[in-house]
Amino acid sequence: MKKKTVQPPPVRASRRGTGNTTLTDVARLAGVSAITVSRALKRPAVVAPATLARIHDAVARTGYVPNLMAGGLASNRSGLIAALVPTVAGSVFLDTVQALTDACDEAGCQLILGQSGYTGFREDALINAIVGRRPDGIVLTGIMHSTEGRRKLLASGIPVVETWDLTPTPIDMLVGFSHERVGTEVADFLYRRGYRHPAMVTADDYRAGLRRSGFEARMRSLGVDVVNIRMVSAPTTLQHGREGYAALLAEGVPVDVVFCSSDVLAQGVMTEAQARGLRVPDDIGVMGFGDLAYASFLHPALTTVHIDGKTIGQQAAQFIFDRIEGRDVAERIRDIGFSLVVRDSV
Amino acid sequence: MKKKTVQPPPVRASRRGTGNTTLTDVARLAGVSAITVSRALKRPAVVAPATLARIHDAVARTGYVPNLMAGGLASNRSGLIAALVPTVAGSVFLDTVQALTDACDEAGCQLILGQSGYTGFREDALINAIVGRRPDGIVLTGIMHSTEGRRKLLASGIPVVETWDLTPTPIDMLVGFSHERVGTEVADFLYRRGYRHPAMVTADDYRAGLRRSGFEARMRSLGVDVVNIRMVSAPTTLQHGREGYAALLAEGVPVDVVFCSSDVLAQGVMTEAQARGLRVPDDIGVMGFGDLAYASFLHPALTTVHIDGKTIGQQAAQFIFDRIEGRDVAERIRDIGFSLVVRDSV
DNA sequence: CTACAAAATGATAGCGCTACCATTGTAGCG
DNA sequence: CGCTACAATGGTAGCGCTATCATTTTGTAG
Repeated sequence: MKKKTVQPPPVRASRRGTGNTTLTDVARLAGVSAITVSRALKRPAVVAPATLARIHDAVARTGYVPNLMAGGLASNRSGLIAALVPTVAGSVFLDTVQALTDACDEAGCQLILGQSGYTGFREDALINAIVGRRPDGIVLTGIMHSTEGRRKLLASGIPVVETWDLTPTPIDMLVGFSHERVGTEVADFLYRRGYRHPAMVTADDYRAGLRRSGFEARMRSLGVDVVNIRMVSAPTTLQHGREGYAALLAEGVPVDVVFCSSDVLAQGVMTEAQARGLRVPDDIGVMGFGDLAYASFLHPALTTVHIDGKTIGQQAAQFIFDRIEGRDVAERIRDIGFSLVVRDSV
Repeated sequence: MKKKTVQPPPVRASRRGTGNTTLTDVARLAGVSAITVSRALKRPAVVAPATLARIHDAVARTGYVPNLMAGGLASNRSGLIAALVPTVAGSVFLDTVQALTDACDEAGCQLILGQSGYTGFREDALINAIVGRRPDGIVLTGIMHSTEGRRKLLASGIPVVETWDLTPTPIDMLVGFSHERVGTEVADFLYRRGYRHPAMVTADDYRAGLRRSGFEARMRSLGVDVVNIRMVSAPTTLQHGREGYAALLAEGVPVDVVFCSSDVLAQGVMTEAQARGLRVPDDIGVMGFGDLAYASFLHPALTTVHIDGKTIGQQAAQFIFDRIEGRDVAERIRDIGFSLVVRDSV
């Protein structure tokens, strides 16, 4: 006797349904109309308890799973939130992504994630692909977008939240902080700590560039005319950090502190220092940016800049949900600031 | 005069379209039928060049972006591949996810990513949410699924690829390797290296458990009766590694090597050793699992187990594309094995 | 010039669900 | 008893695209 297993339905051969169970099948079994089944699953409060019970039973017996493409088409609500981040690999954006994921879980929608990398080209391709899905909201990282991408976003009518940067003229809504100000305050801090020969190991992306500009300008205003810069390509890695610091050392000019554009780079700088028998912070101070989860567990514990990525994600989600549900978004721009976290590495 | 900007269309107020440009609008402008526009965008080879040009012009002028919900409903092809991984945060699964993303880019579809965590509960919730999207394929991590989840996957008729483990009885297709065998071969290797007092800092998830079983069993067969085990909760962190090694040291029993269930844990063990003035590998050997991108750049460079996550992702994608396109999948189970990478930490 | 085949294009029903309006039943009030 | 308001349920057109079959147009051989 044949083993009793659930057989997958056949691939559709003609325009006559896909073989999957539909609302209509469930309705027939429960003895109600299809729209009542839809209400039972989406807005159970408007369905009589006895009817609800019969419908849930029919759903269980048939194994029915709603087709969200059909529902999305009919309601013009896809139940998707799209987020573009440069990368998820060991990055500062993880808390933001996690907060967006949690907010979607709570709201009963789903996050679709795209990695835009650090060139504008891939962001445009992703914007095109994503707009096709008609997400209920789009979360972007940064404020630098192509003219074409910006136009397509505006034309789509989809709520957009830019994050992780600041501008008075966002596409729609924005939650972030000033990268120049980060650089400025780190310069102040390191100067006050007595460092007079600063260097940077920094990525070549736009936002890292803003932090570098802020850092260099403030250092100049404090009388430190030269900041040695080692540029590495984004996304940053521990290897980049090691190589960056090795290159600084090879130059032979005095360096008493290295400000890195990410914690990962800072970790690499510290590893290279350790490999060369140099002590942090005795021989060289190291500062990072991002306050990744492991920053406080490095040895020495890393001094860095903390960004509340979680709040960025939560606020971005709130902006979108408010817009979707027709509520006024009073403040469309929110500056969440940042804080310096002083540990042992400077 | 009002600034010339693209105005977002109004939120739909009645069942009369959403205000967005549709195929029909483009068709009217190009002087062809809607189905010809659809062909121009999806299968341009069957449209005359002059007609193609008119259609592309109309698309550009209207800013039309196809509605993939409608297309997916009509064709029963969503253009989505769903992947469930326990976590993306600094994990061994990144190469697999990246390979899936690249394969989707090349094939013109999109990856929808879910983080299932390390409890079965969340995987079931994700399976339910994902099946609603009718993805063209589903990639799972591991082989341990609930009865309910397994049944829902089978009933959906969607191609499923299990990854990162091995079983002769997969749901559908599988690409992975044996975690017990990893443990066994690491035990052999460390024993040959002369280590007689092994310990483990290992996560409490299922696959890490398989590696531990294999490791302990082989050590016993080699006459090493005791393997000190420190369990930490998944997902693993540098902090867990530091704490795990600190706990081993606090026990006061002799340990000459620590096998960690992940590179992150190994990094934590090395950091704790460094903080206590212990030299790796002189005073304590450390081995990891996963061969993360930074493993070779740690100091000392980490000895670990390499898993070809990229090939897992590529093969999983190939399985799905073959199935979608109606090609026979001859070998539905592929064991990609693993390799030991001997560096400086043991 | 004609016939035939291939290429190009068109018509339409339907994919599965839902917004919107309609209907029915019942409780409560005057 | 009659009327009204509200809860529960139903009918249906339509969301935007495409599979499938049909028709038209074009190119070429005889």
